[in-house]
Amino acid sequence: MAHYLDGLNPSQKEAVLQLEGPMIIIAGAGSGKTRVLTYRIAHLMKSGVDAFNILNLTFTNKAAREMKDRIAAVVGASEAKNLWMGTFHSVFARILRSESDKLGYPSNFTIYDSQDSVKLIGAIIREQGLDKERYKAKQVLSRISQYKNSLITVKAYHNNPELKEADTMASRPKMGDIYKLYVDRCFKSGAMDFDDLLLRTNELLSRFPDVLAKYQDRFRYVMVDEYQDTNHSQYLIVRALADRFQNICVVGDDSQSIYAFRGANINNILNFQKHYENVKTFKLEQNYRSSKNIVEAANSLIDKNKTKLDKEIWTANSDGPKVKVMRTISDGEEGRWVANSIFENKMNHQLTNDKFCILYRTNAQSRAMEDALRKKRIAYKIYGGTSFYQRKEIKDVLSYLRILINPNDEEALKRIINYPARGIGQTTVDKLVVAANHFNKPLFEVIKHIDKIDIKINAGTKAKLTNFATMIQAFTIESEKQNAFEVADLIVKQVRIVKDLEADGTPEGISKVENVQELLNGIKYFIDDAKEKEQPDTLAVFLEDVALKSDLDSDKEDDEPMVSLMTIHLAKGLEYPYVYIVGMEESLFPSAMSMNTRSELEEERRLFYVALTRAEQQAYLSYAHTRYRWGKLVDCEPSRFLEEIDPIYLEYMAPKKLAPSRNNFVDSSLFEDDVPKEKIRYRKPIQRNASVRTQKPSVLKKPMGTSSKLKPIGKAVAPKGNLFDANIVKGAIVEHIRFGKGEVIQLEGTGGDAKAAIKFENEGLKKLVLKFAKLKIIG
DNA sequence: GCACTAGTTATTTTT
DNA sequence: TAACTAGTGC
Repeated sequence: MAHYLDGLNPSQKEAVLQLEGPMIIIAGAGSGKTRVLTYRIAHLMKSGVDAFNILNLTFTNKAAREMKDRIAAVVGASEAKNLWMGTFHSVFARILRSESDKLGYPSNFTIYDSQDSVKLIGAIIREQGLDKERYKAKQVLSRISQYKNSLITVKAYHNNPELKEADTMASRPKMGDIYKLYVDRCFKSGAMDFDDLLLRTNELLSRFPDVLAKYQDRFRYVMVDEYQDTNHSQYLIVRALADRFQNICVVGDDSQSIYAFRGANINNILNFQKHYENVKTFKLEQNYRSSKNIVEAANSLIDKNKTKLDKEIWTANSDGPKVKVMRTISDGEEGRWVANSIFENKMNHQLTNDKFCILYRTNAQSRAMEDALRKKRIAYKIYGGTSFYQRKEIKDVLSYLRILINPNDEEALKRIINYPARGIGQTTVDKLVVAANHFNKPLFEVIKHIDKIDIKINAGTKAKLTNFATMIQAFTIESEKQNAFEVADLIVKQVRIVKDLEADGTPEGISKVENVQELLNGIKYFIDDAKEKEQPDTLAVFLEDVALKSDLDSDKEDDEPMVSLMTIHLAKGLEYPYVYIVGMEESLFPSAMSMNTRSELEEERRLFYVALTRAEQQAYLSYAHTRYRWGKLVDCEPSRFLEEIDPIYLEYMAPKKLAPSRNNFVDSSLFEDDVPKEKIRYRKPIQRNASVRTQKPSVLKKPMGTSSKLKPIGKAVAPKGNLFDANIVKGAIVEHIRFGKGEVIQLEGTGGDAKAAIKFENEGLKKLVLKFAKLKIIG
């Protein structure tokens, strides 16, 4: 039998051999963390621990799957099969389904994605007659998410006057009411949102000691990967489960904590030693992934952060080339440069596409890269973005399927009740919702019994509603007889979804049809795959998979090697020989939204650290002088992060600064390649692993004519009466189109980034970016 | 009361 | 740029 311990270095080996008690493995980037985790689990099993007693929580389902395969190679597939592995969300969704009756939920509960949640909150705000400018559904959701992740239930919220006060101060006094209504509506719909999966697990474990005991006994060994990105809710679940046996092993790297915006608490990892007794600490500090220049460049960067655990990442690898920095005129040119560079590297070093990865801060940046790669005929795939399953046409079809599994799923119902159009409009739906709230019944119940309810809906519309309900019930009966694929296929045909999409004849319509087809293929694939693995192949399971699938999770293999494009967030845990980090510009990276506090900026820096440490052989950084953002051309400054890397590890491929000419924009490349030859280009959707993003036709961009060449491009043109830069001073009285009159309290930043804190008479204190705020000076 | 169009507005990262 | 909204016509 293999000596799986042989290939480990001393600190890795120590960590693998430590089987009992609380322990933390601080694992630097590229330090062989996954190896340690897999071998530790294998070692547990070889030492007589039953696979059924091991729970391993990972960050993506893909990571779980891969780890399982690797463990199977050591201990055998049949044993490895019994391990509990997956993301927090998927593992606890599974547990919640089997215990749902205790919480008053049906076992077929729906999982609402963020879009469902936002829509529901928007509806509640509208129903309550609240100002939707003040109560922005997205912001309200993120606030509710914060509550849930901090275990502040509706009850806890109302018992705590401080919370209410804080929301009132933020001029949202009705937060608590919305929170309550939202939770009630989800419950009535038999739906849990992402945060509920964790919150309800906590509720389950704390309210039912016998259930807790059962899972404590079951999961005698608990492991958590990427621990730096856990939130409070997750921390509590782990603590509860591990409380009895104290066999808790967490792995992570505080320098790679990048999910604070979604509630992750870096203190979970920083304070682990305080949270448990007799913690054994292991540090994996040798980087096996990257060449020395990359490791050192990354070290010099992360040194700028104050908050971090003490560790020293080093490598025995060769120096390798320096990190290369490229400056370009525009985002379009940046894309072309990246594509050319990939092409050259491929040729010079005989490499395949899959050795390359392009990383960016925001999904919107992918477009320029895509255009350039396509022109160079380099195959690529995009992870993330608007994922396949969030596309409108896909969500519509999925909503039909969701209704079959859980007829109370209100958000799914609202989506399809008038899609394709069948004459049931918003007014009718509003009335139905009012009735549903009044009788405290799910929406579908109201529709089913529409004839028996005294409601002001005319007979014609009532008939349409009855027809709709009958149709859904007919599908439900079919879904009991046929498999998921057959039912989906039936619905798509009978409801004429494809017909409807084809009808408009536009390229978008055609690609939507293709996407629906792709969804059907996906369901087919799911069934075949499940059969092969002897797993359940029901529609319910498919829908759960889809709801919890991350963008990296994919079952399919690529037909040909492709360049990977993704946000840095998605790249965590991955590695590539050649990595291009694009858009290294102020207010893009670091993001303008994250430059206000030290901790936010530190998180951005960690994000850059993550990006850099993905590279094995060569890292490229690039920035552009101008870039299309929000459909407008704006000027950009190089990112401060470029200056934070010790320059001895960098090599500038072009002079740092442009020649100080006023006519920098007269650069021929701007005018040649950027302008499409045809008026409308329709690009075929590209088949990808995780998501199929259809390409929209792009309309001819107006070449920059003489008039725009004269104006400074990208600088906001000041409307009449708005001399934003010089005349707005501290103390000035200004008027905002929406917020009304206010006084300038403070000014910060210069040029396009200048911001002002303004105290408005009616709206309170707001911070506005001057170039967008359109302020009128009135005093 | 519904459907469609044109205009408006908001844009970080995601399980 | 794209998703949403308000307004208009049926």
